[in-house]
Amino acid sequence: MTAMTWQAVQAEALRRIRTREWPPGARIPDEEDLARELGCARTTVNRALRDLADAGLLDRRRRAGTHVATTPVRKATFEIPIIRQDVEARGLVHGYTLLTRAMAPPDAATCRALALPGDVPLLRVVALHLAGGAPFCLEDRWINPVAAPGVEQADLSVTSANEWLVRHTAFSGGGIEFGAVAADAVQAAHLACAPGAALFEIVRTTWAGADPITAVRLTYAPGYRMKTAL
Amino acid sequence: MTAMTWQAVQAEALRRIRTREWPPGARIPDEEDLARELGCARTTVNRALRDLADAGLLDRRRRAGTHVATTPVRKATFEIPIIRQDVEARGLVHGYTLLTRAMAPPDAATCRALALPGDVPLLRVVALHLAGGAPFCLEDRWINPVAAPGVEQADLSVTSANEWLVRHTAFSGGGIEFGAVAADAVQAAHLACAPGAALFEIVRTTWAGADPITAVRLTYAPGYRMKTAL
DNA sequence: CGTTGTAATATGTATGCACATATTCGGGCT
DNA sequence: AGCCCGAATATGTGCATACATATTACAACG
Repeated sequence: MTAMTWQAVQAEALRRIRTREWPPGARIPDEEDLARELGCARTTVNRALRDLADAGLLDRRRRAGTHVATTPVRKATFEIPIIRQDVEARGLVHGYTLLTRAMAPPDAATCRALALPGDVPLLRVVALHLAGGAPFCLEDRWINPVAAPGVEQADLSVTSANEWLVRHTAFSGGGIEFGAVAADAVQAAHLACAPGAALFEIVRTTWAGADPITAVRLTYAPGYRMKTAL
Repeated sequence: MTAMTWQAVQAEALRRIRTREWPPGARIPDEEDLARELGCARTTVNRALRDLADAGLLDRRRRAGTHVATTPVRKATFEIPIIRQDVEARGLVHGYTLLTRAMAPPDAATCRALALPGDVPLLRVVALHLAGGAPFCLEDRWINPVAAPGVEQADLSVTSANEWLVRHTAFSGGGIEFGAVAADAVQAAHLACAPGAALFEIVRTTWAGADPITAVRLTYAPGYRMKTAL
């Protein structure tokens, strides 16, 4: 009778939530009762419900019990694709062209994003990713050579800057932002679209403790959409 | 010496990954060894490493052991805000205006998204969300009255359509998409921007089993960005 | 020489138990 | 009435153990 896995318990709980047998806001039976009812150990129930609470479907508080969340969808997890994989997953050939590579003082937005004074020169790398020969994504990256020693000597025309950094720097955290921007002249030229076209943009920053490593702005060709299932 | 919680084990593992004591791709000690080394039970190590694997930092395979992922950041979880909460979290007053509410056959994109034939009329609800009096987000929603019985009688000028659906329908899954679009005339008028301006857009669909419930397109005023930490 | 079966191995999961911790409830005191 | 404190309660966590399962390595076999 060990047929009750935590997945089965979770599936049953999910069913009761979705069929509104346990309506939004309601308090559900406590772990011990559920364990008895479903014929398994309390730890198994705990595992099942804990995951549902992590997903935002349940609210659990000690002594107060477990309640069905009133706002069912609160979190979504996105796969942040490596561009090459993203392209290849579409059945297209990935291409990569290094456009710019120079030391320069960062622009104001990058300074803010990386919490750096404007007079420290950073390595700027601009590259274009192609999918099946067509422009796919423009990558505009600033790298802090202090946090990434050796990057000034690296050959980034073969290894992409992303791969080099993954292999050579210690990463401890960062941030990611999504937004929409109008194509400027440079973006329009490289992405083969009209200036002013609406482009999907991802900005990522990564840090090693308190030291900024890199900030990258990915601007996708028109029509790009990022999807996930709920 | 029972001070070793699973959080502590996880923190230690994270430290070793980030300091490259365990470099990308390397195989790490198995659970039993780690448990012995850190002075805790194998189940505690399992709990700690399982969560890291869920987050994409580790690859675990039976018999093959646990390896540090070579692509450190693969997933990001976003809080999908209820618009009212999103606005209020910015310290602004939320406003809501119902603009349109009518039965109509859906457009081609909505038909595709909901896998419906084009001749079934749906309830279309268009509303504008305000933040501190300024346009914030345009909500363009199609509701399948078959999957949401009673919605045709609901007063959606007080209760938002989202709240009504959360309370009255059984949800089983869905999808979400992010993208960028150029403002059309209607969007420009309501969001107080120029036609053609780059707008951030979220499209969400929800289902009850095989039946589509609703598709909603949220178009945000220029400048909106969605952020999360890694 | 490839193929297939089998044993070894690392992770995955269930269980019973004990204790920790947060939160609520209610009683008793002022 | 209001406040404080202890008891009750539900979840959170750790441990030892046992067994399940996927995967690899390797040896036997045709």
